[in-house]
Amino acid sequence: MGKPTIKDIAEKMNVSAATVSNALNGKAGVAESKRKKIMETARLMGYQPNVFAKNLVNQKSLAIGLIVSSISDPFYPELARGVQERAGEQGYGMMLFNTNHDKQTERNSIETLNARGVDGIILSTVLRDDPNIGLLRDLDIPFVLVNRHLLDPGNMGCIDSVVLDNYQGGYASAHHLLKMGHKRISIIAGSQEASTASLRLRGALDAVKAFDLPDDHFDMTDCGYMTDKAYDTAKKILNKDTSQRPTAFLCHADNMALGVREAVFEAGMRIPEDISLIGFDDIAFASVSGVELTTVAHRQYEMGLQGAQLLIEKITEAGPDNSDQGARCHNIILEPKLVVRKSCGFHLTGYTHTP
Amino acid sequence: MGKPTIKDIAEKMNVSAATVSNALNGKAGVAESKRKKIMETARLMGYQPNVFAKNLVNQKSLAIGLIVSSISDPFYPELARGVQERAGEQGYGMMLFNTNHDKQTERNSIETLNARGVDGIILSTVLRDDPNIGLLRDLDIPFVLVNRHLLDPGNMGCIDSVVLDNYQGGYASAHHLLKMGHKRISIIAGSQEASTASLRLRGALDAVKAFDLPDDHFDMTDCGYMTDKAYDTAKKILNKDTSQRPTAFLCHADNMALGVREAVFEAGMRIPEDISLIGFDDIAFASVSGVELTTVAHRQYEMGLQGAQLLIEKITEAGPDNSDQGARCHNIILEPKLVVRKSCGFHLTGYTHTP
DNA sequence: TAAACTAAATTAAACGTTTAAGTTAATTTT
DNA sequence: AAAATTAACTTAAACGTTTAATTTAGTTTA
Repeated sequence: MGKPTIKDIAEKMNVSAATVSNALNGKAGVAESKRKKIMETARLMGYQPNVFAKNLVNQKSLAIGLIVSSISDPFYPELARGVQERAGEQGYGMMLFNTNHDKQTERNSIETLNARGVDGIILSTVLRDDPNIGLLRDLDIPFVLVNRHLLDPGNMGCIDSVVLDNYQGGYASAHHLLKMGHKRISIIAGSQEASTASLRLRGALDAVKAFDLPDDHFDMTDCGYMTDKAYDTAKKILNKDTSQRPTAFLCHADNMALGVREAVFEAGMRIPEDISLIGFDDIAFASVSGVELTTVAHRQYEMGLQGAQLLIEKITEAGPDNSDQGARCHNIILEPKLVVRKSCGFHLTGYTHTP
Repeated sequence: MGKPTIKDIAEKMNVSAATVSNALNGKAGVAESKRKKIMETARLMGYQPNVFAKNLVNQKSLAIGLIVSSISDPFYPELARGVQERAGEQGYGMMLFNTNHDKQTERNSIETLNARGVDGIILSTVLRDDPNIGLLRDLDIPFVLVNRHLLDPGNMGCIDSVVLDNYQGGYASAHHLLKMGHKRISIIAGSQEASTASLRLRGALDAVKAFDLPDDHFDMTDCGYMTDKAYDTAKKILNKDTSQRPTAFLCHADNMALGVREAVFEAGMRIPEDISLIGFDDIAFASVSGVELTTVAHRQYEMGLQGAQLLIEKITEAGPDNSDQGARCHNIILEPKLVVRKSCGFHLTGYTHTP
């Protein structure tokens, strides 16, 4: 004999299934005394509502999907924690998918999540002009973008998002280096296909412009957010002769900064005495002794919370048929914060330049 | 007009819904020519099977749950990646829950996952004698333990698990220190309520025994896998006068080792010249220059893969009513590997002692 | 006191599948 | 050529809820 159903309770209590359902869900139309008795027998029988049946009639799963490019990247677990927590508070489960930075995997993840009937999707999209956003649109499923978004929403209309002000972050970090008097800067860039790195670069370039450095005094390499690529690139750059060598590396992610750091040490140089280093993200390890990475902090956890919040509001607003979507549209922009530690050399030199 | 259903296809094709279902699922009893036509119109109409209905009749969700104590802990994302990947390969989704090391939250997570109708649960349990395992049993839901398991399954019968050989890991790391000639060792232990730390300690103590150190030459503090607690503890220990001070810290997790590391530096000492340091887990940051933590490596990703594999096998074996569970029982034990880097000082001293 | 209203319950359809059992007609067997 | 078999398809029930529509009986209103 399987798990007790609403029918079993109904039978035992000599009432109809509908009454049991109404009683259990606190709906009107059942006498208070009877409701109590029904709830009590339900408890005694160990009744657990069958979620599959509920889902079928409501056409809702009370689950959302989170798609990130790499959960192994120290950036995302905090985000995932935020999403899960807020989702859990509101009675939603979180299904996690990993794209490994792959566009096709991202597409599959979206399709799988949709086929699984999640009520909405939180996506940290791979590309800054992601055709998968179009897919989400066509599927008519509520979604919000976190961390990364579209550079140019264009004909997409308004797309909900929670992102960092990457431009400001990029600007602030570059400005910090320039103000310290650096004249030659190498930018170890994240994937320029991502809005994040793209905007960080713009910010940095605008800062450079304000200090009117000659064009050949800075360069940038797209290292795709990969530690290894950053390491290799730095290695190559450091092989240049002294006159052409940068005095600072500006990285679009802490993990890339760590790659650069290894390359610098292997070249027999010191940080920050010989080379200044700045990262981005402020992952946990940026602060450990000897690393002490100057970086741009943002609250990934917060981003997760807000992303989940936004999505769930969107789900609730949109009717059962998702008809009412996009009535309102939110773009939440979180403020970055430059965290000055030792790797940039500020404690040695201070600001030498006033533009 | 909503999404097309099997009925819509049936109507359009002038066949019954059953035939459409059979055609779409490759079941026998439908002419090959008709099947092709049905599939084609299904495609044209943009038919997507309704997962809620499927779940209801199959009483399966094709989803599993993963419960970890803290996804922010760099240990778990790799594990989660493994689980998600293997689950995905086999058509399962993964729902992630975070317990924040809390027993009650763990219980809630189990209950929520069960209420959500997941087909099975992978749990990295909080306690070494976790009453929540009893709950899983009572709920009659397939599950496997990863990373942490029960020290004494006792009347639980056989419980599937994928764990590291923590005893060996603990033994090897302590043995390494002892063989280098260390006479005073402080063990910065993980939560002794967890099987992992508990066994790591046993291993270490047995190694100590083999070297017959006096009892007051080593001590251990349960720091509950918390970085802060490890930092505080080390700080306190380093305040002792030189004759009583340990010459090495043996930590049950890399993140705790990093806490200890800060304390050592703040006490004005060097690693490894003044103090040797060993961690556990080999998280990504253990290898960066200047940290170079000697530690015990294991493959968390592999653990995730195997855990998912085991669980899915269990799910598939157990009938639709989970009746056939526990027919076979697997306990997979992964081998640890001591990774010798600089923090233990081996490169300076080598082995000085032969017991 | 008949009419109107209300509260408490029931009935039955619906959600979109799967599947066991049944039907029909064509084909094979003896 | 009657009986048995088979292939192709249909019917209808089932999965466990929710909910709109309906019934019943008791209470209020005029």
